[in-house]
Amino acid sequence: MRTLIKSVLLESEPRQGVTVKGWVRTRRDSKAFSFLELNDGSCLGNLQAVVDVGTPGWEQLPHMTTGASIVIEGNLVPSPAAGQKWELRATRVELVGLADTTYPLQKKGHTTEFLRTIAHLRPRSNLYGAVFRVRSRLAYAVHQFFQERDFVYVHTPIITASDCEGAGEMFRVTTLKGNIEEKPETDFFGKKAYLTVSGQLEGETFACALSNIYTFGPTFRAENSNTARHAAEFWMIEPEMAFCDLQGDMDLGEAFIKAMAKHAVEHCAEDLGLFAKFVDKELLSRLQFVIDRPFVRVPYTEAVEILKKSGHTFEFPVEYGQNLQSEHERFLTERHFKSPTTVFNYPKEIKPFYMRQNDDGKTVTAMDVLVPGIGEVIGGAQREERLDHLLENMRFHKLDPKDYWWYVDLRRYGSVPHAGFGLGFERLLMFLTGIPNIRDVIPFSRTPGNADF
RNA sequence: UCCAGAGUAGCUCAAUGGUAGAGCACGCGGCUGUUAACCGUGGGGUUGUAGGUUCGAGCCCUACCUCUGGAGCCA
Repeated sequence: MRTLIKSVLLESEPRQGVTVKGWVRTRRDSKAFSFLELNDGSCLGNLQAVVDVGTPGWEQLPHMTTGASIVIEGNLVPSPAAGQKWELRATRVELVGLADTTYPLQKKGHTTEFLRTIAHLRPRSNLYGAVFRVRSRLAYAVHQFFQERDFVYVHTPIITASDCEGAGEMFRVTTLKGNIEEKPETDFFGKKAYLTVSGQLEGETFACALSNIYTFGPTFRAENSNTARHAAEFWMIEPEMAFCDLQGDMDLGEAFIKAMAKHAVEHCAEDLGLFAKFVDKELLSRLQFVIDRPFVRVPYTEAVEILKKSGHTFEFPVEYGQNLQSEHERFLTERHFKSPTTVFNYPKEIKPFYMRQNDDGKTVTAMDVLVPGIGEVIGGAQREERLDHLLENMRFHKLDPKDYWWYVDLRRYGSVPHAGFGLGFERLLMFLTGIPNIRDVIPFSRTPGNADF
């Protein structure tokens, strides 16, 4: 029976009759025996096997090159040499699949740019193996976090006919041929349909029934964004809470990010160690800081004052009523507060129609969580639950309430204060791993002009 | 989409406008309880694409393509 290398390496006693299966990372030959290092993706570490001349299957050894898949049976013994605790004394080796000399992965370092061009093989590298193990583990942690707090997981639709959700350009979904603008009523859904840019509006309907809900699924933006932080397809987490205000929303966002950092530190230590060594030297101390210290919270108006009084010259001037530029966000998180920072109560002009208006008449209950190095990782708000205010906001933003009749209905029937946020899973992963490019934390990235694999 | 920078061997990079090179990888030989092994040796190129300038272009000019960094949009 096959044993994963992860559990082999964790053994506390020598063991007879161990079978491992995986891919050769490197082989070093001696006259009387060979060292084979095997990796099966179950963990970062390799298992070193020692294959004596004459071991059954030994004649295939020349073909067991980097990248080849093999099976090794043997006895687990303490390694006499430095570098590893255990090694496997092979009693039988078997070649399963060849990897000829064109195998592109080498034993030495590759750039992430090159590895992106071989996205089908890059999970076999140390870096990407670690990234995708962490991704999997944190996806689990997301569900654990919400389920433990009695949030209900809701599958909001991928295809939507909500015309302008205000979150960006949308991908059109159609079965029409020729001019797809001409007769949308003859299209598959009888109207124009798109890939979702957010499950929030649908999520609100479920929060106004099941109290606390969350979504966790793919989201699509057709923006022509070409940055290290944007992808056309990404995974978003959107909690929504009934009977909750902005304060509770900010509390949840902060607790969530802290919980994810804690989970990563506690369950992905080996992989994080790789990132700390090769990607981001500050990673572990930053994660500890995030776990230990409360986030800074500052109203938008105050943030603007801080930036204006900073004496720092910005490329774009700081002005009340304008969105904070990347350089402004970076100044706040990286130089002024040196901490994750939640900015809240933004001017209503620069925020969407569904955000709740404050009593000052000028601001809405929006909140963005900004983190050093990445910028916005959470965008959220307390929603406008008052029917008259919502309709007024829609007029202000030049939207037709008829297009949102079911959303408006929520304010007609048992309306409640409620709040939620959207969090980009990949941006969270970037923050927790130190990986600086979003294309390197998603298995097969979709960006403008690129949908290979 | 805008502003910079880059594109030379499988990979990472050199090369005053004058015969395209190194390290690693790969092949072969040797050595060794090895650890990104080591020593010797060999093969490997339409210099991103298309034009142009020049006696001569990897190098200069133009256009396009791709990638990287920054910006905008956002998560």
